[in-house]
Amino acid sequence: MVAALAGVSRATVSRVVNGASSVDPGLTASVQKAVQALNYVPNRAARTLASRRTFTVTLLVPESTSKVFADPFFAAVVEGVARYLNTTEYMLNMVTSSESNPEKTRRYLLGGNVDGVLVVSHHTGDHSWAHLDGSLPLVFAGRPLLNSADAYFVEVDNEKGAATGTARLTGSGRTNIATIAGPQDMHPGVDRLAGWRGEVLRAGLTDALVEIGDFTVASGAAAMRRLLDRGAPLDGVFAANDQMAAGAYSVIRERGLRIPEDIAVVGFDDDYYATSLTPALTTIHHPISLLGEKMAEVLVDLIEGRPAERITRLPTSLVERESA
Amino acid sequence: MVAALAGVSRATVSRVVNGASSVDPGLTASVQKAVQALNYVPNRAARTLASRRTFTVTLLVPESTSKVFADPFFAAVVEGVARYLNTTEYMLNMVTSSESNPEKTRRYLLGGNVDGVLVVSHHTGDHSWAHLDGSLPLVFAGRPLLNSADAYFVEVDNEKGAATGTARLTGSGRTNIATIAGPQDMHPGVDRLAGWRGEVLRAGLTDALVEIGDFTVASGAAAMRRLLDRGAPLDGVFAANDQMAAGAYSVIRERGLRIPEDIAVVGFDDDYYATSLTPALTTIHHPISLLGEKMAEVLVDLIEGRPAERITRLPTSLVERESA
DNA sequence: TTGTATGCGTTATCAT
DNA sequence: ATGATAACGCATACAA
Repeated sequence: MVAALAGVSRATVSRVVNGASSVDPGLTASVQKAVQALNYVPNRAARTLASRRTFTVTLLVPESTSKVFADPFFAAVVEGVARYLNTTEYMLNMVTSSESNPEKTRRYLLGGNVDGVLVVSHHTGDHSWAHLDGSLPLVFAGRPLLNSADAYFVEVDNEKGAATGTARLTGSGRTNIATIAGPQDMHPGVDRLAGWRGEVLRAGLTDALVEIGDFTVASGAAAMRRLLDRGAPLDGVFAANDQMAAGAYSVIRERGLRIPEDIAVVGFDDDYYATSLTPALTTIHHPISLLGEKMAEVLVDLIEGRPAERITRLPTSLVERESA
Repeated sequence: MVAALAGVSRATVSRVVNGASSVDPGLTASVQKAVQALNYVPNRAARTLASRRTFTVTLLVPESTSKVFADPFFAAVVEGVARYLNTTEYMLNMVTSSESNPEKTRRYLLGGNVDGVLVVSHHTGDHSWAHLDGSLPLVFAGRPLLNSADAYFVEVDNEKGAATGTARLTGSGRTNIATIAGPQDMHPGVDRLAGWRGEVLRAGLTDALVEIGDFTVASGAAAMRRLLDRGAPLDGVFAANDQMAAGAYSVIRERGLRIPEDIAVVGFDDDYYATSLTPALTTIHHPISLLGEKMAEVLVDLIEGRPAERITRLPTSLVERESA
């Protein structure tokens, strides 16, 4: 370690570089100047070998690599993760689980090649990797219905977001508000429905107008059709995601109704559909890249032994456009 | 090295694992069985430290991280790079150059943290990193106008692609074919113009109908306007990229002309514009993810001391849609 | 607080 | 062809 030349011993240099246990200010200074002078940059491999830490975190994604990058959701998550990691000394590497046998992935992760893992299964949680927990810090995007023992999750505040979206409807005087809910076997579906219910009840309205979809455009259209076929008055609908809102749009049009005059529509996610629909969809913004950023932050905290929240809930915001 | 227990010495294990110089078949076998039994996986850090190789390649991109992931072009390149690297033992890490001082990036790259670098500056070449060459294997996406000494490039076959696109026009009997060329200070611009020229000349047509744009929609519209204002007959136009073709579309419409009846249009790149235009644009497909894949392949070849082509040209293909 | 010495898991050099 | 053994560059337990 050349820096020792310009100062004293090399254990001290290590301490200074790592900002560790108290070092004499004078020595600290001369070491730093030496570091500057020699343009010293610690060798990553040596550091890893000696400390048994890799300074690498893995982003574990389910689908095949090729699909991942084309997906705007993953792209945004990766962006957030990378943004946070850039402020640290950690590197990011991605591994797609399905490719080849999962055992290979497992061995890689457990083989001491990584300090922590970020699990991103599209929208909801594929927690088949939960068993890694305990051996390796793990942070999931979204949480599974049955909270696995002790894992860490980062998710958007689904319930509050849904309540905010619904409030947009109650607030503008709508009195017969329905919801096209998501699958009730995953948290986003359950929580968004709860958010809608809380708000309509708070406003003194009925919570009977519920139809379930599966987050696809087609299911949104089918749900809207069932809603309209009930014959009950209806002047507002909160869809649990923008895709189902898009499905609802087509049916509302099909019935000769106007948006938002006859039926106001509010969605959730603020994705591609939100802006491409006509009229543009009023929706709840889902901060995806922030999701990635927070996941990385929690993971690094975990790795460095800092305390972290078990569940981090991201704030949402209402994006007012023309449909409500 | 535990595997040594199940066999003989550890130098031998290393040789077997690395498939190096001749080892006795018998020993090879027992070592391999031991590897299986102990679920042995070589330690990356130790290997790096001893061999002075990192098994890591950097994807160097210009803009800030946040913009990179939103860009479909980069996403496709990354996808290709990742796809190839997944077949090797190399890892990918990305660094964005502009962030903070370039000196930091330079030090990182030269600090022995990386085995090679992939430079991807949007479409054309920002070769400000060419000076790294010699110290580190470098592969660029696209090549600069003045071929720097001895660097490696991977690019789409611009000239042949342009010729193919133009041939679509000459082949369908068009006789007054113009081109909206790209900037003449970068290779794609120059080569695509050359490809167009070669084909119209081959077909015995004039090569006078040229207007230059800068690859933006607005410049394409302006060029088309100038072309039409010449008053000369015109029944076909080859735009050097899809965005300029989109600009041309608007002007052609504005003049009350029909596509493709009055003027057939062919673009280049096969990007988002190609499918969203009406009528859908006939264009030359630019294999972006293949670009990434080949860049990674060339780089790894370079790193491992295998011979590689200085310039790799990717094949293009005509995508026939409705505009020509 | 600071220096010394040992070890991290592999590759590489040199004998054998 | 194979086995010792010395680096690789750093962190760290221990000693001072």
